[in-house]
This record gives sequence, C-alpha cells and structure tokens, in this order.
Amino acid sequence: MDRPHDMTQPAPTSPKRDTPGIDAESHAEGFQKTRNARRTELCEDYVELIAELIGREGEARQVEIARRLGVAQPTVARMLKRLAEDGYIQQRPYRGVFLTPIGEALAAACHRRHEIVEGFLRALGVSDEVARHDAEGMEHHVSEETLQAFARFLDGQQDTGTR
Amino acid sequence: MDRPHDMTQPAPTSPKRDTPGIDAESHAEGFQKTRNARRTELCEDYVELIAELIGREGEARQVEIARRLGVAQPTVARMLKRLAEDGYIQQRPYRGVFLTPIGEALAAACHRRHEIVEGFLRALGVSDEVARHDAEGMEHHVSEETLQAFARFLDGQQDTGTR
DNA sequence: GATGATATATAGCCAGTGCTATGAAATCGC
DNA sequence: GCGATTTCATAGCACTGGCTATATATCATC
Ligand SMILES: [Mn+2]
Ligand SMILES: [Mn+2]
Ligand SMILES: [Mn+2]
Ligand SMILES: [Mn+2]
Repeated sequence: MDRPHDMTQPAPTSPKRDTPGIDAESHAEGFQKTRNARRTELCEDYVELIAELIGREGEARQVEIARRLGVAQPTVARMLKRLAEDGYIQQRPYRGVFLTPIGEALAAACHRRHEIVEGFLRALGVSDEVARHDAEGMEHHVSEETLQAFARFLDGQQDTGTR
Repeated sequence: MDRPHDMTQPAPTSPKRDTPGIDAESHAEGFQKTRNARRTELCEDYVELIAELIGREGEARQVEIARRLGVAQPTVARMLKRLAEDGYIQQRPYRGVFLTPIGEALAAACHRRHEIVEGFLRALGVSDEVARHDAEGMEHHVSEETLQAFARFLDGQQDTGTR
C-alpha cells in the first residue's frame, strides 16, 4: 500500500474520504461537453460572420472572410467546403457564399447569443474592447440557461437606470 | 463552362457605407486572440486537474487524469510529455506527475479564475450542474478585466445578503 | 477580346488532439 | 520471490485547422 518507494512524499493514501471534489464521471462529462463545444465553435464563428457580411456588404467572399478572421484564404476555402457539405452554406464561385435556411438559423442563434454575452459583459463594467474579445471566445461555451441568466441581468439593469 | 452566374442576386455592390460593424483588423485581432486561448486551454485544464488530484489524492497518475478528462491514456501520455518539455510538470514513472513551480503558478491562477467564474455563474442563478459545465469552457476566455468584474459582482452579492 | 488584377482551387507541409492496439515495466498480493 | 494486475510507452491512424506555393478561373478595363 503505502511504500511505493520511500522517498519524499509520504504516500498520502489516507482512507480517501471519497470526494471533496466531484466524482470522475461527472468531471469527465464536463470536459467532454467542452470538447464538443470546441468542435463546433469555429463553424459558429463562420456562419455568424457570413451572415454579418451579407447583411452589411451584400456578399460574403472568401477573401473577406479570411481578412476578417485573420487566417489565410486556403484555410477558409477548406472550411467553406466543409460547411457546404454539412448544409450550412451554398457556394457560388466568384459570387460569394450564401447561407442555407439551416445556416441562417444557426447564424441567428449565434448572433443573438453573442449580442447578449457581449452586452452583458459591458453592463458588468467591462470595457468595450475587452468585452468584444472575451465574448468572442466565451459565447461558444454559454448554455441557454446561462444565457437566460445574462438576459435577466440585462433586463434588471435596464430598469434601474442604464448607467 | 456553364454561366456560373447572371442568375438571381443582382450584384449588390452598393456604395458600401463603410462599417456599421468593426474594421477588419480589429475583428481579426479578436479572433486571433481567441485562437490563442484555444491553444492554451488544454494545458490549463491539465495543470489545474493535476494540482487538484495532488491536493486531494496525494498523487496524479496518468490513468486517473485520463479518467477525469474522459480521454484515453495515450492521449494523456503524449500531453504530459509536452507539458514536461514545456516545463510545467515533472514525470516520475509509476510515481505520478508533479508540478514545477511554473506549473504550480499556472495551476493556482487557473484554479482561482475557475472558482470565480463558476461562483459567479451560480450567484447569477445558474444551476450547479450547468454552472460547472459552462465554467469549464468559459474560464479560458475570461480576461483579467472581466474576472475583476465578476469578482466585484460577487462581493456586491455577498454584502446584500447571500441568498 | 487581350490582359492584368482579383478570386478561388488545389496540393502538400506541419502541429495538435483524439483513438486503438499492443508491448514493456513496475507494483501488488501472496 | 513470482505471477497477476496495473501503469506506462509507443506505434500508427484519422481528422482538424493552421500555413505556403502555385495553378486556374473570373472580372474589369481598355
Ligand atoms: Mn460570435
Ligand atoms: Mn466566437
Ligand atoms: Mn478549470
Ligand atoms: Mn476548463
């Protein structure tokens, strides 16, 4: 039991009062979900950006998407192909990319969430610059329940004086 | 070639009243930072978990880390090698892994941040389960400034009656 | 309608992060 | 001490998401 070595570290294999933390399964489950979110967040940023560009510029071109994301054009090209395969967008070469109804829906949901998260941070006193940056990453890990809590807070703020 | 265009969509190149949004550079910068965060978040989870296991169980073994993270053991093995190379941990085969001072520092910072984020969500009315999960992903994208805002909110709550 | 600029496609490299299968080493129980 | 169990290491595969370099296609302009 407790002499795997007899160096420093006096084998703290005390009876192990079980979990002052969580059990391994719940712990793992949380990480699993986070890993899933990591897999989808890039798609979310893409469709949201595409919707934004279409709304503002009338079109979403590969080169502009690349510029906005700060990545190289081939990176975008490959990703767009995947998004098209997955049914989020439709590509019309030299005409830009367009959102399918599914893509639209995802973009709308992401945009709403993004707005709430960023607005929430600002309402909390975070500077615009930092709120924008933090929201960009946080948004993808904010569940609907948390989003509701953010929205509630925003509503409260609004009532009690905006600033 | 089959006329890939002159279909619907009448070239919407209206004068483009510039940016009702942000300029491309700032936009890209935000995404860049988020990508950086994505690169480090896994390390953060590892060192935090290792510190937690050492504190609670007295040791942090590969198999236990794998169980906690919900990944396979070789996945952990490779990551630990990287963490050792990067100076965060020290491996003693069949004795567990230990944190270097640098690793300790990172773990402490991550743990503090994690606690604040999760506590903040709960204070906001999010359920324990969801707070735990959302915090696991959000934490890595919360800047110090935002963390301060969270902490301020928590302090305020504490004064005005905890529940 | 030729041409130069721009936009897109494609190939191939690299690193990261997951996996399974399997072999080697250490520890534990006896 | 020895066999069984546990722990770790390693090889190899798949997929993602960066990159550069380069070829091709379209557009714009004259
Ligand atoms: Mn967004
Ligand atoms: Mn984002
Ligand atoms: Mn954490
Ligand atoms: Mn985490």
